[in-house]
Amino acid sequence: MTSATILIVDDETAIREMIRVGLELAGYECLEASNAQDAHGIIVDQRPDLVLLDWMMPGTSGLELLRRLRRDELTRDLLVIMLTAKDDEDNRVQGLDVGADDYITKPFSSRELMARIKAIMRRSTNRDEEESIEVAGLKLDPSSHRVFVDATPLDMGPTEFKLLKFFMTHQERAYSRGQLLDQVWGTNVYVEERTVDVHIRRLRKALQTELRDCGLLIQTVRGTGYRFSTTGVCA
Amino acid sequence: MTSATILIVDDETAIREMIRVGLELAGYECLEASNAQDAHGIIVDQRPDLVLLDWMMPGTSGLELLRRLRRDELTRDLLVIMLTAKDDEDNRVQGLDVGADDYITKPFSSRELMARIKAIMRRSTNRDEEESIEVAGLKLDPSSHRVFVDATPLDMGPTEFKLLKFFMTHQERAYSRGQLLDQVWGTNVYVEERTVDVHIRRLRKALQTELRDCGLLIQTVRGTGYRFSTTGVCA
DNA sequence: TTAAACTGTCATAAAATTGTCACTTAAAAT
DNA sequence: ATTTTAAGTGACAATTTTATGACAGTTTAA
Repeated sequence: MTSATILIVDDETAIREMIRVGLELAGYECLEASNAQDAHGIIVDQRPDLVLLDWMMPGTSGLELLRRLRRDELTRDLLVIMLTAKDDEDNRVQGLDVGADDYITKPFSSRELMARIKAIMRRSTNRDEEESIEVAGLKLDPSSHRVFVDATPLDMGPTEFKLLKFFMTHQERAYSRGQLLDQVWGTNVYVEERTVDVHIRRLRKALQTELRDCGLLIQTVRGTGYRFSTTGVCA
Repeated sequence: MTSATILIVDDETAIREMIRVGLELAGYECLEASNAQDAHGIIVDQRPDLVLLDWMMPGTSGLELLRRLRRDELTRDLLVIMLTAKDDEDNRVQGLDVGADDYITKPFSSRELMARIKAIMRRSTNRDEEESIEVAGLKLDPSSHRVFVDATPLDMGPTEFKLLKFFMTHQERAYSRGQLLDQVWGTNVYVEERTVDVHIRRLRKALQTELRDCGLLIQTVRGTGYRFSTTGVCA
């Protein structure tokens, strides 16, 4: 496996050092930048595989840099993990919307950081599989972000879409509410497990066309969670 | 669900109390320690599921204790959430690499603490993949949490599922009701032994398809208990 | 800015599961 | 053949776990 290159952007030298040591130990190649300007140059020039970007920095903020990266066609798909301080937490949602692939709150453990990096990279490796998935007469098209049953588009919210996508790519297996939260909502999002039930309901409702109102696709696994299965669907 | 045990380590009694009340209200069992020495003893002795560890304490610091825990094979995987005060934040770089599973900065809301605990615990419950077991035309698949006879899924309750799973992994041997209670229901659960009979019946019923109504799989061992056996099945 | 769309939580209704009984049936023991 | 003891069953009420509808706070789009 070709070792990935990671750019660390943080104005605090100590933090950069700490992270770098850990990453290099784990076999990653590291680049560093202490401000957004340098970072941008390095990104364009060296094309790292992933950027660890501090939220707060003197001058151009990490947030601003992220926005710029996402605007540019060349850097749009760059993986970015935002490093936020506790105080910034309120803004994290905003950060994700701008398009960070993940964020991690300082202070964090190297364990956690490593786990996130691996998770993100793994996810991106499969990014080519953005072909539409088709299961049980259901077609999910990631690029257009829509779901069809036969030719008619179904209407559902973003969360339901993500949930369905996860289910369609992980069929025939039971997942606990906790696992679904991790997989669909993302790690480090604190949401009640019961919320999953509600979205399951919304998804079931959305999938329920006049024709196919057999709600058997998303099955309840009592005491455990839910399962997406085509077995036993529509007699 | 078995409630988890959490050890609270903080030198301030008031804080421990506050946390304990909240956790117990949420159904967790709590242990307390006011210093690192005691904490270590309790950890080794009682093996809590998670430790809330104050960073700053007189004597051995929480940081030092965490280091020690991570060094020891027996406590390496223990979940630890560090409680840090605002003032400690300067030192956080030091702690980044010690390997706490999460950090939370004082003062924090009980809601936040609860959320983190839940998140951490569910993430750690990464049960490894279990192979599906197949016996006598019966297939039990742990990952999908289902049982099939040929290709048709069988319907049964959680307890019956656990019972069947136990039997399928412990064939050809007689178990007393008491042993079954221990193995399937879990130790220290007060349930009448005769209850086993009822669940055995329910399981037998569930396994009884139109085709295979030979209830010989689960055999009665008079005066002793039950046995799962493939010998003498379906004449 | 307003209206429409989403989200996460609750409270409450609905279902499914559980442990026990009381009673029947089957197997040993007398 | 009777009596005794163990196991099989159907019925229940209590308890758990899910399903749902309603809401209030937010975000998004027009």
